[in-house]
Amino acid sequence: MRTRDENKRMAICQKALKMIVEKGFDGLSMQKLAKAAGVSPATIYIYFKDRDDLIVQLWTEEMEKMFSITLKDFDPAMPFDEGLKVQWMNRAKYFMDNPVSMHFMEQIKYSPYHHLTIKHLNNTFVTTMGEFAHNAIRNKELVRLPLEVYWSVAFAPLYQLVKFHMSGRGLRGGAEKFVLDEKIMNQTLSLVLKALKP
Amino acid sequence: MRTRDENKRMAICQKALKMIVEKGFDGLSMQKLAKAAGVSPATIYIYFKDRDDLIVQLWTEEMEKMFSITLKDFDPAMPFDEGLKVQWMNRAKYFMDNPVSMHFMEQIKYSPYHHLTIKHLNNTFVTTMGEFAHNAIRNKELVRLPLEVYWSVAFAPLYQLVKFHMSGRGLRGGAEKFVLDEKIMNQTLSLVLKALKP
DNA sequence: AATATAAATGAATGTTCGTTCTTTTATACA
DNA sequence: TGTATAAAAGAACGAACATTCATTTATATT
Repeated sequence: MRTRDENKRMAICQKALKMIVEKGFDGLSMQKLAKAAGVSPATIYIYFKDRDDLIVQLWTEEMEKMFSITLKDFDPAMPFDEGLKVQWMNRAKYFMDNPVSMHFMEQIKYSPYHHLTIKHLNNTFVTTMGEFAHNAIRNKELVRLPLEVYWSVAFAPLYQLVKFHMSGRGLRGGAEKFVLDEKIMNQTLSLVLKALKP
Repeated sequence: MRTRDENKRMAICQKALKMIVEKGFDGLSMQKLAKAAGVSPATIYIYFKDRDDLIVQLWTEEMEKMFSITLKDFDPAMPFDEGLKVQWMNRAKYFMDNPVSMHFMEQIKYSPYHHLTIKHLNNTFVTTMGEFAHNAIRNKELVRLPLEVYWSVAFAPLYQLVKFHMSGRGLRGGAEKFVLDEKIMNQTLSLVLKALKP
């Protein structure tokens, strides 16, 4: 018997991501995707049950990549300053290296597919992050806060900076471009730490 | 001659918003929209040039409502603490009162329609916000920062809190619901102020 | 080398899409 | 009250959609 060609699957996934990010979910047509990936439409249905399954699988894979890179060199028992810095650097690196992936995940977040994803969500990540915050509170390195408040103050600014960087155009009027470099990251991180320390 | 029926236009807009938020841009079918709004498909094309024009007009109107509510009782010459609090309260109120509108605007932000919108963007709002920040820096009420860093620290946490509130499910595991009340708003705002004050 | 099996295909399915056409209906103004 | 005019309607258009079907092709195993 013939075996599956993992290159075909990869081509399909890669082109699908590209199409969704460039043209929205509207723009993901199975026939156009087939053409872009160099396969027959029917071939897509060998690897994916249907259009929705393709999207969910895409999301799952991108999410897992993101998680594993984010947790690199991280340990929830780390001192708070150090752990938060590792998190910031890992996340920033992931998003800067994978702009298409980030765009896709943001797109999913406000689409009807969001409902499909929350069931499949990997719990380890959220648990690890919670553990980290609780440790920090216990060690008096972090003010006592609802987890959502902590998360909002600790990470939302980073995500916003990355989005400014990606969009090219920050808040300046003209041609001036906002570039998220290490200096600005450290500057912002120190503000966030100032807010969160007891 | 017959005059335009503003109620028809309103019905079309309202149902279109609802469809987009519930089913995504995919889900906005002109024929289904016509049925939902109780008009003929052809009638939509009296008020809107085409599907894209409808979406852009929707966005423009929602954006203008949002701007005007956000700037209520606000003056860029205000003391920093006070001005930031007014901004937080206005924005939070707008988003809590108009969840569909917020969802729609977030959806646009990561869609191909984003390109259509940036040209039509009202500059007054961004200018006013910039003026506010510069005043605060001049009066030594705010650390000297790139505008994007300020924006990320000052507002991104609020947006994230609102999103937790809307999604119903914060970071807790089970049935426990995160509710963004005034106490939590004030608590978070004071953290942000701590970060931003010189 | 023969065979069994699943991958891979291109054409075809019926459906739904955005938009327009022709006709009818309502109303501002003469 | 009659007339001009634009709103409103419903049916109709070809195009594009997701998916499947019948057939061919490649390959792991015998």
